[in-house]
Amino acid sequence: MAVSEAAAKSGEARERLLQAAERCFVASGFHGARMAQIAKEARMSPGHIYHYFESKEQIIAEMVRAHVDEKQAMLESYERAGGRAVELMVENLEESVDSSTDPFWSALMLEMTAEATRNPAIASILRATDEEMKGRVLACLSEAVDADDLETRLELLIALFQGIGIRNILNPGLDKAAAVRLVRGVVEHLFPKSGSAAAESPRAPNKR
Amino acid sequence: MAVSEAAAKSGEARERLLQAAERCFVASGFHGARMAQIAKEARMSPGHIYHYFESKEQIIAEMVRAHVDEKQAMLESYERAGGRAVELMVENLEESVDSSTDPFWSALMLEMTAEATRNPAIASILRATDEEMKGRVLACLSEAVDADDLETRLELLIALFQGIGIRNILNPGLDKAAAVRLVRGVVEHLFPKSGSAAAESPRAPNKR
DNA sequence: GGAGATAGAATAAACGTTCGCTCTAATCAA
DNA sequence: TTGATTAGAGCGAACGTTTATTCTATCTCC
Repeated sequence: MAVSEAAAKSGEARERLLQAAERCFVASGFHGARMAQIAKEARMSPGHIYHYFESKEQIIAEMVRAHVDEKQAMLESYERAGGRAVELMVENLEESVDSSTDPFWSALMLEMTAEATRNPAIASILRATDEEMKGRVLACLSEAVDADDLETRLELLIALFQGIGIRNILNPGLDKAAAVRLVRGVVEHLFPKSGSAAAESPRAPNKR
Repeated sequence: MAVSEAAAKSGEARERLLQAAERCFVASGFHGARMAQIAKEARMSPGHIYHYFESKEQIIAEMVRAHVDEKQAMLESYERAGGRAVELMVENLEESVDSSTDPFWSALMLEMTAEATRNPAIASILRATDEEMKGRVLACLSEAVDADDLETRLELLIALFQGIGIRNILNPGLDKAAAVRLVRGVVEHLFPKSGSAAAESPRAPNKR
């Protein structure tokens, strides 16, 4: 019990540090957050941070990785749903919108994406996960949906959710209930059930 | 001609500085960009920046304001379109997607929004413009579209465009032609023509 | 020669990181 | 059961660098 107790304590401190850093990053941005601030938030000395992490950069990278891993876990329920993937999506829509509009999460996502535009290390973490997740979702959807451009359809869905998160920052008064109702319509428009008509070719029946 | 020439020269230098700052902000972020870097990019000494701006903060604010003003100008064509607003939107879709996916613009938008989550001055600039633009677009749409929750529909459209910009950062291989085609369908789904059926109540005809 | 444009050194604060130290607790020798 | 040894948690002052900003001097037209 002796050794494991120390290890547990050490692990607990490291975790506390990561969560403190996360709060600071959301409050001040990756570059605005100061090591001293993070140390204070984690209730440890600035110097001691370097027992757990080599640099601020490494804290950022590890935090990003932890979050994308967490999102991946969510995927498994869709894979189990097989051909019922779209139905599952529609059923869970309210939850999805809620998690998209969580201010903490959307601020963090924003910060991570902004960092990815200039920090190749962060970009590659984000891109790799993104690609893997998209591939797995695509595999589910291709069983359930009968439409061309399936990958682009999925892109638009992700775009919509990420966009809703951003909109909620600029306009916190967003009517979420109405949004859920309308997104449902959009999802059913983008992912028509297999065997259904009315959506194979989305070139609209208007002139030109 | 003497005074105006000097003023023009001064104005030119200020403009050059703003554009240099913009490039630096995109490359390094608001907090990552250094005054020395901006000065070098604008081909002037670091100290001279303070002839034109009181602080870095003020440069950021002014740049944000310039960009939102520019976007507002685009609005007028929609107001002139009156009841044909949706048609105009559909016709200009390719252009809209192109401008959303411009890496420079989307990175800047990302940076501005991230900054807005923690800097109240930036947040209020962004929010004020956002609200005004939304109001004006809504006025056009209410003539042309027959649907409830019109404001939320517009929110979703904006969300979709902003989201596409972000997606393009994480996945530059996005098929834009397909995206345009699909977005067209979504727009027509969200904004059914006045007098058209099939969209008054978006509660989908599925069980539960 | 005078006023604004411009440069570039100077400044002072703030930053991430390092370093030397203490303290606690576990392990081991006797 | 002790006393010595070791390992790592933890502290906080100090370091060297970098930063935004200020200051002073020079230059350029009128």
